[in-house]
Parts: sequence; structure tokens; C-alpha cells
Amino acid sequence: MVLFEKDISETPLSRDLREALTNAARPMRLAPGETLFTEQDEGDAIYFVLDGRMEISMIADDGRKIGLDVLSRGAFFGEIALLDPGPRTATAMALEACSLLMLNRAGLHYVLDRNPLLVAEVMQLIGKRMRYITDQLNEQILLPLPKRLARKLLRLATFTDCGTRCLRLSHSELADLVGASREAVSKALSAWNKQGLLQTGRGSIELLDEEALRDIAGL
Amino acid sequence: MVLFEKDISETPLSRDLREALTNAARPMRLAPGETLFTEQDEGDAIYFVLDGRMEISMIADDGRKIGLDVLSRGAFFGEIALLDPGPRTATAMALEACSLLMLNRAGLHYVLDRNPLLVAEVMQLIGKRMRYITDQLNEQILLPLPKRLARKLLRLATFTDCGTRCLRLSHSELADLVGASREAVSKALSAWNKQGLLQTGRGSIELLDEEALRDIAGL
DNA sequence: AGGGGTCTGTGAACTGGAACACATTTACCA
DNA sequence: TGGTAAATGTGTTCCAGTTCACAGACCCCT
Repeated sequence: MVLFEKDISETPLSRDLREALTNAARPMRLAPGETLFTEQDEGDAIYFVLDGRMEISMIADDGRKIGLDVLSRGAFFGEIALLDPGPRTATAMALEACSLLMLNRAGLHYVLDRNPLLVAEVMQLIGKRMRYITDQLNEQILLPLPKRLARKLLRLATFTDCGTRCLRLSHSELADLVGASREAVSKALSAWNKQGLLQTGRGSIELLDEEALRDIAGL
Repeated sequence: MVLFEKDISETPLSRDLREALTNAARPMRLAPGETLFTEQDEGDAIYFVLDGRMEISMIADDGRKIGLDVLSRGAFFGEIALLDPGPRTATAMALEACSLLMLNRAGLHYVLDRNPLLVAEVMQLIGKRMRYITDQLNEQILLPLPKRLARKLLRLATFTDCGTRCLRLSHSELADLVGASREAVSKALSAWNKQGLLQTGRGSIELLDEEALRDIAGL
């Protein structure tokens, strides 16, 4: 599929669902830079991220790449082709070494047949994903670049060992994710850098003043 | 939810599903201009359009309206709150007198409990809807106004009694639907009018040269 | 008939962000 | 320890599309 929620683990799966899925799913690993699938590929599996970061993106006709999301532990992706047989709608690539859990359609139905009570929970998960996608749609269309960027930063930042929140992405990756040019992103970031809202470094950004960023984001 | 497919009837529901839903659902009518629900409303029902046209839209913080779709016979909407309890993500209003079929969450589960074989079909329908939404997301972000507009025209045009394809929407409604200003839409339409691709009239547009439009749309 | 309201056409000015064009800086590795 | 590629900073130009500002056109209503 397409747009993803980092915090699947914050709205955790029920113990039952988690166990059922884990039993039916197959673990797998990807090397850094490895492509799992591409738009138009056939495939009917959903994947859960156990470790590492996966990048989901689409390639436009003119070659432009749109990053849809960067997923880490707890997130899932690939649900569209799982539910509706047909080509994948996006490309999934490992930004770093990743460990995934893979469940294909047969596996899903195996689980649900044996455990009909889980149907409702799965449907709710899907509903949540649809909510998320429509939110993205809005933001992309309605919000000006600074807001979109601030939101992405807040969404994607993860806690480091030293307690600060930061993210490891280049300006151009970030630009893909917010649907803007690399230059525009650079300009915004260096402005915020000067104002002390964040600290940019080659390939990484550390959030210093989340409050102010949230403010810019309109949250 | 959000973005809808006119052609649910082209990918028809199975006879079984259709019957099951019809039995569990409740028919209802809306007067022209009547609002069925608004963003933030509570509600857990999905609706099927039997007759008339429903407009689905979202209101941005700044008051701007984004039209998401205009649905007629065969389409459904409201599936997000059906699957995931929570506020509605869009507003549904009747453009004209409408006749709908309403099915709430309890109804859905009633149907699926009694008829587990339908689970797979329902999931596939949802998957299709997700495909559709992500397509829209792309188009909105990637395509320039003329392409978006031409696609909308082709998508929304319906056959009239005299065999031509036309649509009954004002320029500003159309502008909302393609995420552009009324003026920009007017300019494009009157240019195409002059070139003979279509025939504009107060509140209606008749497609004359679908081939050329498809070409502009990049299809 | 007339008159307000909603549509539609079309200009002119403005603007966010893209595209282009470089100058630096930094990492890394041969 | 240079050398090269990637990542960044910043300015300039350009353009699609918005906003603003009107002028007709058409519609319905009393």
C-alpha cells in the first residue's frame, strides 16, 4: 500500500492477533538498499517491520520520486495487494538492514478462518490505515511546505540513546517525503537551524525545540 | 471515508453479498441539499447510493472546501467510520434527492458472522477502495491542473438520455473537486470549449471529444 | 419587467515553490 | 592525503496557479 503509521505499536495488536499472525507469518531479512517490491510487481503479502527502516515510495511518470513514508519497528505495509489481488501500488526498499515478518493472503485467511473473532480487529486496523491515508492526502494538498515539513519531522523523529529526538535522513530524502524540492527543504531547515529550533548535520537532524516546531506545524 | 469509485457497479458485488447487505441494511431518503453527516460527527454506518448524487467533501481549517467526489448509483461511502470507530473524516451532502441504503457496524458483523465466506469479498472491496484513494493522492500531487481536470471530467461524466456524456456541476464545484480555483477551471474549460472538446453551459458540461480529453488527461 | 443572486468569462498582479546554477563542505576511500 | 562523490547553502529566474477585481450572462421570483 502506501501510507503508513509509525505507531502501530502504540495502538497495539491484541495478544491473540499478534500470536496468530506470528505463527502464520514467515520471518525474512533484507540487506541495506535491497528492494522488496516495486510498483507493478505481483505479490499478495503484507509485511511487518521488526527491525530496521523501510522506505515506501512511488515513482511518477516523469521519474520524480515521492516518498510516502519511512517505517520502523511496529509498522506494516503492503496491505493493498494483500486485500485486493493486483499490482503493488508502491515500491518498498530497505534503507538499512531490515528484519520483517511476511504474511500472504493464504496466511491471512488461514488465520481468520480459524479465528473469526479476529475479523473485527483486522477490519478496524484497516479502517485506521484508511484514516491515516486520508489525513496524508489532506496535508499534502492543503498545507504549505513549512507546515508539512515540520509535521514530518515530528512524525519521523525517533528517540536516540542520549534521550534527544532526531532523524537520520538527507535533505533530499526529506524533500521526497514532503513532496517538495531539495532546495526548499534545505532553506527551511537552515532557517530553523539558525533560530535554534533544530540542529542539522550531514544526514541527520536533531530536534531542539519541539514546542516551536509543533507550533509551526499548526498542532 | 473519502474518495470513491463510481464504478462499484462495474465491479459488481457478488449476488450473495448484495442480498445479504440488502437484507441487513435500512433504506433511507435525503432531500436535496440535506447533510447526512459532517466531519467529526459520530457514526458507524456505511451507505450505498441507490439514486441521486451525493457530494463528499472536507473543510479545511481555513474554510476552504475540498470536494472529494460526487457519487451516484452503485457507489458507497462512509466505510472508514464503519470499520474504525471514531469521527467521520468527511462531510456527506445530497446534491439532489437521494435514496440510500444504510448499514451500520452491527449490521456488517451480523452479515459476516452468518456468512463467513463473504469476509474475503468485503476485504477485497476495501482493498480496491484503498487503491483508489492512493491513486487520487498521486494525481492530486503529481498532475498539473489540466490533467487533473480532464480526468475528473471523464470520471464524472454520465450518459444522458440522448446518448452524450455530460456532467451537471458548476465550475466552482468542479474546482473544489480538482483542488483548484474557480477561475483556473473556468479558463481551462472555456479554452476547451473554443477548441470544441466540450460544450459548456450554465451548470453543465457536455463532452464532445472524449478522445482529445483522454489525451490531455494522459490516459 | 425588474432586480438580486448565482454563475461565467477574462484580465492583471502576486507568490510559493520549482528549476537552474554554483560555491562549499564533508565523508570516505584508494 | 589528495580526490571524488555526496550532501549542503544560497541566490536568481521562472512559472503554474492563486487572488483580486470586474463585467456580462442567465435564472428565478414577486
